[in-house]
Amino acid sequence: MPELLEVEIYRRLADSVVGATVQGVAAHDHWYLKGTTSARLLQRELVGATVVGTHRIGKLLLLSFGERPVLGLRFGMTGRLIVRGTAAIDYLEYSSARDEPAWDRFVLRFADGTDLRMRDPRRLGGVELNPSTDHLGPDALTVTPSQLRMALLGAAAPLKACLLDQRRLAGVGNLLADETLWRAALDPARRGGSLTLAEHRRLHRHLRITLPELLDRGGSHMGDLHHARVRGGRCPRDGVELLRRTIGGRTTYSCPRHQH
DNA sequence: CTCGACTCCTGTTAGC
DNA sequence: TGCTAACAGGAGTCGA
Repeated sequence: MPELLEVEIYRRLADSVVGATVQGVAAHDHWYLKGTTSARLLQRELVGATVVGTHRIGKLLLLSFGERPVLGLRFGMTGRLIVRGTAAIDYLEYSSARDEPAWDRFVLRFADGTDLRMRDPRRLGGVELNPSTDHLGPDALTVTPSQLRMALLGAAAPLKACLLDQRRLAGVGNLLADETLWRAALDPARRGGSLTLAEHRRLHRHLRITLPELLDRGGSHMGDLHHARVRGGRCPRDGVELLRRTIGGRTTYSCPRHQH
């Protein structure tokens, strides 16, 4: 489940191809090309182009090529980034432990002999030229208190569903949502718009602490709650059995004792 | 407009 | 042992 932390790790790896010039594009999986993007278009726009920078908005990784179109990479839940045969992340929660070259859905080959590939067993990711970013909310790693307040203002949806909604806040996925709400002692089922000012502050503080901390530890699955996110798991803080529910369409674990 | 339900994808795993 | 069905979740669509 690449969430924004994994994608940020991918972005740092992708930074190592800045300055490289594209010699070839392998995009044989038509399903993986989104919007109006086609293999032919990718060839025409990217071959001969030089990578000048990398960016990340939420879970979307962007490669810029100067005057050429921007290349957007989405990793879905099982997509990994591999540069020069080296994966940014060896282990990916919910993905496969195996490494099958057949799962390479998209490859950029560079003139210097290096390459960048997206390896995605379940094909939930995708590649798109000039992807729209209009619908993305503020990035969760840098969100301000007022931006977070606006993201939840008047929301009737459950708090967790709001955090997962990329239009409200970009980058948070299922594991980060559970971890942050657990740390902030907030019930994921609460209406998003029901938070008090003090609770807004608490949520913001825990977001801004938790994300960099887990980035340091190596990913979304390194949270304090994570090992307890199994059926019958107990709250690492209180020792009581965690609630397992579906909220926002996702499996949700929370502590019935300290999350309100 | 908002929200929830549904759908897509396929490797892994629990259970018979 | 071998099979089936449930499960995982990011993201888009659709209908109430």
